[in-house]
Amino acid sequence: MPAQNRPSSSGRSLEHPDRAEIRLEGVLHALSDPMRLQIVCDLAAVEGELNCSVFDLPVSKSTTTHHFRVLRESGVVRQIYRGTAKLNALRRDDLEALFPGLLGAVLTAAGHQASRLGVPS
Amino acid sequence: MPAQNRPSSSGRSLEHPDRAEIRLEGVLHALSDPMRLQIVCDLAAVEGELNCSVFDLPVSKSTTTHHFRVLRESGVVRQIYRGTAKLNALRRDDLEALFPGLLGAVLTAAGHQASRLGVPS
DNA sequence: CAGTTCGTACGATAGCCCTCGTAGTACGAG
DNA sequence: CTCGTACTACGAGGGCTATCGTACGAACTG
Repeated sequence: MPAQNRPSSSGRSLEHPDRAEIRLEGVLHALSDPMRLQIVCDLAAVEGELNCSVFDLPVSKSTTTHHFRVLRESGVVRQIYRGTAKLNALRRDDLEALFPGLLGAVLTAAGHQASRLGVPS
Repeated sequence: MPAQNRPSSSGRSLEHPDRAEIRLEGVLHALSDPMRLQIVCDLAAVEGELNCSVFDLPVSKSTTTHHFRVLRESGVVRQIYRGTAKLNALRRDDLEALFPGLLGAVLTAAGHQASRLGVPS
């Protein structure tokens, strides 16, 4: 639907690292937190952009904001405002260009580990 | 070569996590430190076991010991004593079985980043 | 405008982690 | 046995980080 031009990209803007600024250690550190790893997995599962609030994390709102900031500043996700919500998307292209296969390997590993540690569903 | 039976595995033993105990977050955290990432890269480059002291790290000996312990306790490396020295080897098999492709992707990424950030040699 | 929803900013706390120096243990050589 | 080498253990300091609560701002709905 082309009618969906961004009604409000709003004045608010967020700082993202340039592709060349992304550091491997930063990405690994960002992914080494269980909370953030889960966020990335969820994000990868839907192949699209997700509102911050759809994640059912067992932490407060402030903490959630903090984790999203870490992911954004390390170059793992891209965030844009859309009205009152903030959309999140994996930076697949950039990560694949810089560290080929890394994101896929991590996601696969997380999946394997989840089933290995017993996820009934 | 069968002639190389271990002359002194010595009484000292070190605790290693079982393969099933290795956690992805732990591995990622271990690799997210520049010092440890370099150790792993060096270790991968020689395809064999390396004495702790061959690494020329810009930190004190105590700190080096600390990093090797983190790598061992997270399941990334295996360490054995041999006389006064301690040999280190990557746990390639275990990591590949648990997280296929992960180690390779990280090593490749580290290599790419090193050349991207300008390593003359 | 008033109200609601969504996310941020700030301050505070507690815990972890990297670093170090010093002292100590294990092993091999002389 | 004595010495040197290789690594560890312990304690401490300084910084980062995960967490929270509360107060605030920005945008849509009426």
